[in-house]
Amino acid sequence: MKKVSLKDIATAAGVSTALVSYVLTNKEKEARIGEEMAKKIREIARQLNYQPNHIARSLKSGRSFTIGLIVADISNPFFGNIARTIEDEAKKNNYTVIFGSSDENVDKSQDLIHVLLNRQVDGLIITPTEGSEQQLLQLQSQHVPFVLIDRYFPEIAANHITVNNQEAAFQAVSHLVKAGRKRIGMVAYKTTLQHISERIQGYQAALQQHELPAPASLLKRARYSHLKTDIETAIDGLLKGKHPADALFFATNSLAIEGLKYINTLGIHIPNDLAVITFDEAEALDLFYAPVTFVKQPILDMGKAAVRVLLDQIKDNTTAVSNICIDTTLIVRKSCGSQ
Amino acid sequence: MKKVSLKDIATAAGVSTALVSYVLTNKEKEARIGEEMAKKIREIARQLNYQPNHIARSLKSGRSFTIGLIVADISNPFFGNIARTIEDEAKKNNYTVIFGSSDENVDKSQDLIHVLLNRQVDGLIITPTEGSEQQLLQLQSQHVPFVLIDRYFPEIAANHITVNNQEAAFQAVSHLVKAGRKRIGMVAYKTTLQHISERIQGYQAALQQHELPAPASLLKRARYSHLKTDIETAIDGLLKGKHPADALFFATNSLAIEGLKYINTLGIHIPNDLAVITFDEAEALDLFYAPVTFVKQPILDMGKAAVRVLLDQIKDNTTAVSNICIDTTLIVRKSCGSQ
DNA sequence: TAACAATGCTTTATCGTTTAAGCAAAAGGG
DNA sequence: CCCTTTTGCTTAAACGATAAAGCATTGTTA
Repeated sequence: MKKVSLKDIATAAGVSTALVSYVLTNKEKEARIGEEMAKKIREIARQLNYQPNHIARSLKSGRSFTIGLIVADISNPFFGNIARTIEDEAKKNNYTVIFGSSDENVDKSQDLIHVLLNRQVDGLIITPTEGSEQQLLQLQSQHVPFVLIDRYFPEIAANHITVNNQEAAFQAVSHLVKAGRKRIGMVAYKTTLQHISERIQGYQAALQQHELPAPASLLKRARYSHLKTDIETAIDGLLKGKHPADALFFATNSLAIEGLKYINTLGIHIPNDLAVITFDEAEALDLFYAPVTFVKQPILDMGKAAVRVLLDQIKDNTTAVSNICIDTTLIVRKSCGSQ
Repeated sequence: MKKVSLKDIATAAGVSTALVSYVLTNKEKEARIGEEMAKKIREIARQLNYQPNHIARSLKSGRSFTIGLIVADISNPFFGNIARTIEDEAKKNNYTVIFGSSDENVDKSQDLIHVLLNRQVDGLIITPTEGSEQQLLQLQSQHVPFVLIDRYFPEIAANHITVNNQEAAFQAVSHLVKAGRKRIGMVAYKTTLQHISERIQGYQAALQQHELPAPASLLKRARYSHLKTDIETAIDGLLKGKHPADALFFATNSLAIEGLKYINTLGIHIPNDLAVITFDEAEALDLFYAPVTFVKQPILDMGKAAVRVLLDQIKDNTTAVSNICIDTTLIVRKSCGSQ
């Protein structure tokens, strides 16, 4: 059973395809179509269950009404949630989403950009990987609309949606201080990506502000590609020395989860022996025996903002850059002890 | 900067677009292109950084090299993982994936099918919602290739990829029995979907086989749409009566996580007071103080199989149906106590 | 050397839709 | 009653790529 095209309707109605097109795209007024004929065509289209061919439309219009989404890993709930909000928001605007996971890998990222552009996406929403600056500059020179989310590069003037990382980290660490902790360690990713740097800066600023020790040994970094082993080394370094940390600040949920898994095996009790706080939520952190205090990112708002900024840019074909920063919320639970 | 088309290359080389097309799709032999000319065209294409227009190709060929993926909710890691394996596998075959979340809602599912078909996807991979049988029959009558994953409808002869739900449930419950548990409860979704029914059947068969009590009161069902409240009611019913259950079998990870959150608040200790076992893995279940024994689904294999079956059907345009059932693995951890 | 094949390219139609331009016929105006 | 406007439709080109068919040359063979 072949798909029904404008031609089929035109034949059935004994008119030209142009007429049918005008009617079905509601251009009756501009194209001066007779009322009766419009009705007749609509009725035939309904009967034949006509569905417009999106591909043909895209070819003609040069727009695909498709957004390309590049995240680090769609199976990670943080990105899954971002993807979900973007999907919903795109749908409201009659856009669909093609996605790909870069695995924090520059080459995969480049490849994905290629694939998505060849699919003629109208724009991209990207959580950029470390070292992907060139790819973004390339996109700019090709005038491809795109929006960065979660991370960005200060030296690249591109749309981005972020959160107040530094301030949030500052507040999180301050919360630990108020809870009476003295030696506060941090576990971050080994990356130059901006969001992580900002969180580290917030951590350091808080320590300084409260006149707490801030030796380099209290700040540990793990590689994305060797998460488990690096985390274990980091935690050993933080908790097994002469002056073990009495609180830990994790830069992301994946770090916290992996870290807590290991801490569990050490027989260390949260929050008695160690206070814990992290960026991002996760079910695992809810179910933990001492539900973990965390910095809640406004994922819904971020996704909405990303789609809105992108579609605006696609529509207006402007080069004006939107940098949107949304506030986070500190959700206090048991993992930091009293307070 | 406009995109480079075949025409641009043709103009630059002083030849027809047809010639360029033949060369760039490697049809030199069949089309008897001169070696030098082929070289020249390729060189020009490289210099101009030509990227084929996928949309135009799709229009001509009638194939979009795009798969539509409909899951219940992409932000749920189970589906996120499925999406990830499908994405990877599709990519290997030069396919891309458009996705949508149905939220276990029939209308959303119908809407998504519409949207994806209008986008001319070559086929669909679907985790069908309850009551979506008509939609699937409709797809069949339109000869749209599709593959069901995770769930299926016995009365509909369609490709599906599943696991040995009944047997896995049987073994899981038997494991509880071997661990000395006598009153084994189950928490499932309130749905007629096949995968849940099979897990319940496996549970019941195991109780019967081991001559354990199997009153209806030991089997509780929660609505997807009212998960939290229904779970709390269910668990109250199972644990607060005269004969409280000494073990619980959860039909999915979301049920287990929500259930354990509530159990945590009751001061019940796992596994001393209560043994727990569940279908599906989750980080939350790893990090739990008594890591939860679970039935591990072969998500990677399922995703691969789904893509393979779908692409085969798209290629061969056959109506032969593939029903693939893959075995699960029981991963034993602390939540069931001593063996 | 005539007949035919092989070679190297162009022409043209097509996919389904959109839209500017064109063209009758009917309606309106002076 | 002639000229202009309006109305209601059709024609045709275009988006970018593909591929069958066509058409000159050149090369081969009896």
